[in-house]
Amino acid sequence: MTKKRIHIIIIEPSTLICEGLSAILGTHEGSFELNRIDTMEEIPNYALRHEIDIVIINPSLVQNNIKTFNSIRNNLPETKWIGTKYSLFESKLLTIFDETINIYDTSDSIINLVTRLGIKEDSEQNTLQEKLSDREIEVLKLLASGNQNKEIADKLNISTYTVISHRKNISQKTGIKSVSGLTIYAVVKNIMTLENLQE
Amino acid sequence: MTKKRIHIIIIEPSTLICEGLSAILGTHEGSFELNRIDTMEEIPNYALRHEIDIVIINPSLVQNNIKTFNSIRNNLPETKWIGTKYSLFESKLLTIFDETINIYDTSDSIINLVTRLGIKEDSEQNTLQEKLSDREIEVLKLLASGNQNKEIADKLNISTYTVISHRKNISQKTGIKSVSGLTIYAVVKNIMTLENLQE
DNA sequence: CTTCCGCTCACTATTATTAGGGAGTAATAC
DNA sequence: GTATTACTCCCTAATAATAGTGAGCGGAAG
Repeated sequence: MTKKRIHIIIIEPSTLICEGLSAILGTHEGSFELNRIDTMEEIPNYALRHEIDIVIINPSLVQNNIKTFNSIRNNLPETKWIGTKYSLFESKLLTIFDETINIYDTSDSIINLVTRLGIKEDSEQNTLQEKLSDREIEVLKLLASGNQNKEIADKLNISTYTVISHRKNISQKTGIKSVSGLTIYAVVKNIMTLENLQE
Repeated sequence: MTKKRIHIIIIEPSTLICEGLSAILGTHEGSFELNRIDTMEEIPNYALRHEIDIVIINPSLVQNNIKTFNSIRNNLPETKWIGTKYSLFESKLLTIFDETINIYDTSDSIINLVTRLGIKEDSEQNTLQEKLSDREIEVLKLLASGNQNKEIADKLNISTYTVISHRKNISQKTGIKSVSGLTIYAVVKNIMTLENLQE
């Protein structure tokens, strides 16, 4: 069921990005049909009337609503999801999306990506999600907030041995060893808010 | 010397942003004259032939070249500088620019900003510049990228003693002791771009 | 019931970091 | 010329973190 026109939904609060995407994808007038909506929640209704090939969405809209995202996504197994990345961040992180568009991508690579995703049939699962346990997230949060192992131990009422254990597991699961890397990870994953930061 | 057409230079590696800006500012065809160039260094030559009212520039192009930036800027006292901000972060920070365009700004606010800057005459100085020295910034950048003291020392060809000295000074100046705190500081202050992050 | 996993705690050896201290040079500012 | 500042390097003692093991408990899943 390869279609001629690829139907794309853009959910992106940034006018700048929207206009940029429209300008870039608009150069292939015949290939893409673009529509802009404001929230994820509108997708199911929209999907009743139109087949959606691709959703290009700002990750920040998803992060606080992973459950909604997953439920919408599960109901639309054919739809591909592309995250927009403005941040300066690396992202093997945004694995919840099928693909990502980086702000530095060229016009061509964006068009190629969208075309490829829109046409492709088979769905490979990107589920290399390594999820941290509740306790590990607590530890990570405190670590990224500037606490030492002992402080974390005190705040969680566990021994420093346990904190170290958790940190080993965190580093193993994420592949990140340095405190700075873990801090970025925590911020990017919305595990911590910058307000908590104690400097 | 208020001009009818506002002459704007865009220096922005992201095609997406460029297209977005062009699309937004292009709606006021008569008001703006847009030109895109690739590097700051081209500005002086360009300025020989055209009066430049506004430069919209990606801060990442400036960070590693503050000196170049300042020298170019000092030679063009009439020109206003606008930084583009993609990051998720707060920014009382980008004080080296006259203004910033945030990725979430509306079309109207962008147009208003550019119009205001392009017409205004008086130049107020925003010089609440930071206090870290060049070397301290280099150390902080490497630290926030996940390097240990020894690795920083090797990369900067100095002894670990010196790195430790710099770190003492950084912590004293910023009041931040933890690596995570310094990492956030570095990101927020646009001292590091997260592409460099080694996890 | 067994297996897996999250959570807890422990020990040791090694390496890294911090907190004090001091000190010299070169460039810039006054 | 003197004062200041950035940059460099050194030392020691104390503290923190990492790597590599091991192990017990409880709950959930098979």
